[in-house]
Order: sequence, then C-alpha cells, then structure tokens
Amino acid sequence: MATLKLNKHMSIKNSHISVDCVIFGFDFENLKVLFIEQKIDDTLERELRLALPGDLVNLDENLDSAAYRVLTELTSIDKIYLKQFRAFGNPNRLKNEKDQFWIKKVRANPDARVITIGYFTLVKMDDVAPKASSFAGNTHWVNIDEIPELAFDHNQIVDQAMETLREDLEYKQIGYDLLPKKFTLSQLQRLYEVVLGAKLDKRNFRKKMKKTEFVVPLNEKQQGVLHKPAQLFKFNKS
Amino acid sequence: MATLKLNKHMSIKNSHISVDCVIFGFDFENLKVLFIEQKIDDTLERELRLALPGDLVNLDENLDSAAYRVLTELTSIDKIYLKQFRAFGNPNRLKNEKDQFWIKKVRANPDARVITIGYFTLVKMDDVAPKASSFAGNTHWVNIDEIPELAFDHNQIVDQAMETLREDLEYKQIGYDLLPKKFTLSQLQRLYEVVLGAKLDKRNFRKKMKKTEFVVPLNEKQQGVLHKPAQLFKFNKS
DNA sequence: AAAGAAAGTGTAATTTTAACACTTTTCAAA
DNA sequence: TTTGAAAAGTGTTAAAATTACACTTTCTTT
Repeated sequence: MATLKLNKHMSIKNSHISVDCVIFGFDFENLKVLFIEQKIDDTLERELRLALPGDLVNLDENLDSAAYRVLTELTSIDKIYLKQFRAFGNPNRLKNEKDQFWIKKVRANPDARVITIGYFTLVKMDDVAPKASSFAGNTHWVNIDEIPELAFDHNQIVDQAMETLREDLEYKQIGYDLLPKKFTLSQLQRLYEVVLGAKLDKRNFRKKMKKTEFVVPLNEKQQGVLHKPAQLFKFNKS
Repeated sequence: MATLKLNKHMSIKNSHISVDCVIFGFDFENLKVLFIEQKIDDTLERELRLALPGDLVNLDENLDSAAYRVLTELTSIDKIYLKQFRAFGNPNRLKNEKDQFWIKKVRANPDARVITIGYFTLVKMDDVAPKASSFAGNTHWVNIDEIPELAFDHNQIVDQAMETLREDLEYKQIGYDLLPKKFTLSQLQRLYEVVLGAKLDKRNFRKKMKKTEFVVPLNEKQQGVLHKPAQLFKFNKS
C-alpha cells in the first residue's frame, strides 16, 4: 500500500485544480492579453516564458472565488465581468520539458495531475497597474495577434477564450469593461472590429448602436484631439 | 505531518475530478434526460434518489474521454455529439447529509473535494437501451419539466446544460442526434419547440428549414399513421 | 361516403441588413 | 487668416429576413 506524505504546501491546502485567467484589455487600438513571466530564479536557464496568471484552487475555495482572487491580487481591480469558459484536463498538459522544469521549482507536488479551469475577463487597461505577486513575476500586455509560444497549454486556453469572447460580443452585448466610462463611437467600433476580426461599416455600425438602449449619448465632447472632437457616449447598464 | 493511505481504489487510479453527463433524448413528444438511481444496497434508508450518470476521471485520462466512457458504458452508443459546458466546483457540493451517506458507501476517499465537469449530449432514444453498469443502478428517462430533486448539485448541472443546449440550437444548428435518420418537419418543429420552450409558426418554420442546406427531403413518406402521411427528411451533415 | 387528423401551402407588411461617398468640424501649422 | 490634415458625422436605396395569418389537401378509419 502506497503512502503519500503531505506537508503544509500540499493537498491539505491545495487541490489539484487550478484556475487560469485570460485578461483582455483594449488600448483603443488593439486587443491585448495580460501575461506574467514565469518566476524562475535560477542562475542559468533564464529563458523567458510567458504564461497566463493563474493559481491552484484552495481546498475550501470556490472556482469563481479562486479566479477572482488571482485577478485582484494581480490587478487590484475589484468589480469585474468574469466568465468561466472551459476546463482543460489533458493528462499531459504539464508534461513537456520546460513545463516540468518550472513546476519542479515551484510546486510542492510536481507530478500531480492538475486540471485547470479557464476564466476570461475584460478590463480597462488604464485601471490596471499589474504588479508582481505571489504567483507572478513581471507582467506584459501582448497584442492578441502577436502572442508567442506560451507555457503549458496556455495558447490553447487563450484561443478558446478568444472564441468565447467573440461569441459573447456578438450574441450578448458585452463591451463594457473594455472601455472607459466615456467613449466615442469610433472607439467602440474599433473594439468590435478587433474582437470580431472584421472591418465594419461606419454608418451601419452607428445606426445599430443608436437603436440599442445600451449606449447612450452624453452632452460632452472629446477633448485634446487634433481633429473634430467626437461626441461622447456611455454604457447604460440595465 | 498527515499521511494519507492509498489503496487500489484511490488516488493512484483516480483524480478528484469527475465528469457528469446530461444525456438528452427526444421521444417525439418531450425532451427527456437520462438519470440513474444511486446504488445504495442498504437495508434501511432505501430512499430512491436520481443522479446524473458520471464517474471519477482516471489519472491518465482526458476529460473528454472520461465523459465518453461514461456514455458508452451506460448506453452502448459510440459516435456522439458530446459537449463540455461547465465545471462545478463548489467546495460544499457534496456535503449535504444524503450525499454524504452515499459517498461514504461508494467512494474510497469520501472527504475529498471533487469538482465535476459537465458534459451534455443528444441521443436518439431508440438507439439507447441503458443498462446498469459499474456506476449505475436502474435508469430513467425523465421529462425536462418534471425533474425531481436530484442528488448533489445535479439540478444545477441540468439547468446549465439545458441553457447551453438552447443556445446551441438557436445559434449553431444541432438537432442531429435527437431524431432518427428519417424524420418529418413536424417532428423537427416539435423538437425545436420543446428545446426553445416556445411555440413556433408552422409555415415560417418550414420556410426557414427549407432554405437551410441542412435538412434535405427524401423521396419517401411516413407510414403507418392514421392521417395524411408526411414527407420524410434527413440531415445533411457537412 | 363521411369524418377525423395532421400535412402542406402563399402573401403582404415590417424589420433588418448591406452597400455606398461626401460634408462638417476642429486643430495646428504656415 | 488661410490652408491642410484628420477623423466625425450623416441618408438612401435595394435586398433579405422576419412575422402574422387560415384554408385546402391527402390519407386512414368507420
């Protein structure tokens, strides 16, 4: 009969379940995703790898709470649209050589099978000053179409998140938290374009948005631009 | 330092992750879900509780494979639309009294926290002769609007599956595997109606379906009905 | 032959979508 | 103060999709 020794870092505290957060941001130009550098404080082998922010779920913790915890620790944001979109459980998802190297440094129980639950969220980039934390080294915003090879199966997770985001934007109406309180229709259109990956017709887009109860005009204009300032709008949450 | 003893039934073989399958079927009348009776071979306490078919995921097993395994063991069906729709991980999801009673009988490690991954699938009821298996006692098809209180958090899981099914039927075009190879437009319409929970206009429905490449007419009519026999159609998979 | 039962069928009004190009407003630089 | 650059803002028409709506046909059974 095998025995398995537990210490305080191990299964008493943590399950073999993690959450990973795909944090989308928008800089009025491109859609971006927030990554962390894997912390490897080693002498050699200082190869930089990016990964999604994530952490093991505590044994007494909800999945949603864990995702929320990762998010707030990293970004100090509190309220947020946070959506679980898929579980990733390939038994070999952490088994390649580089992944193992990192895991052995960091995890108390490196051979354990860990499945992860993917969450995605939308944030205003200005609100976020990501900081190193218990699970994160430096952070980087990366354009959605310039994402390099990531640690683990994180490329797959990002792809899936992107697909879900696209569907949500099309069918439901998100868009909120990617823009500041006040925004122009051109900014909103650009957001739709980068998420949907398609160019939209300006007049038709504006026509549709104005029919929506969802976006309401303010008595205020854009300032500090070197061209005709645009009318500002806000979201009508309800 | 705590130690945890493992035997062959325990963590060497199994993770603390399970899959649960919401198997939808259609009897031309109502949408149904397949449940199993919890096996409790006890003298007293023979209270019947229904649960979703599900099982622990083996350590070397993909989530999808585990769901597939549960499905085939129970129904002997092989090919199938099988969709992961959500992870359920409330730490207390197995903690109520009745749930604990069952778990202590059956699980090697009853206190473990188990999260479950929900899958749903659509089957032709005729193809399915569910049989008792390693994890299942008797089975029951239950109308979607007559589902009693279930074991664990399975009511929540079914609700979520239903919601996802609805969206998929509306936006994508499933419907396949709920109907036999040959079917009438009225049967298809009834299926849409019970899934969407709304009455549809016959002429508009037929107009739309005929425009779809998706449903193609056969040179064949319904037989054995006591009224005008309907034209038969099939799905065009591609 | 009649009655019952569900199949099958068309039109008109409304709404939504798609395609398409020029004028206006502001700021900054000459 | 004029000029140019830059993006904002604006309407129309055609095509397609959606909705509402009721009677006739075909087959079976008695």
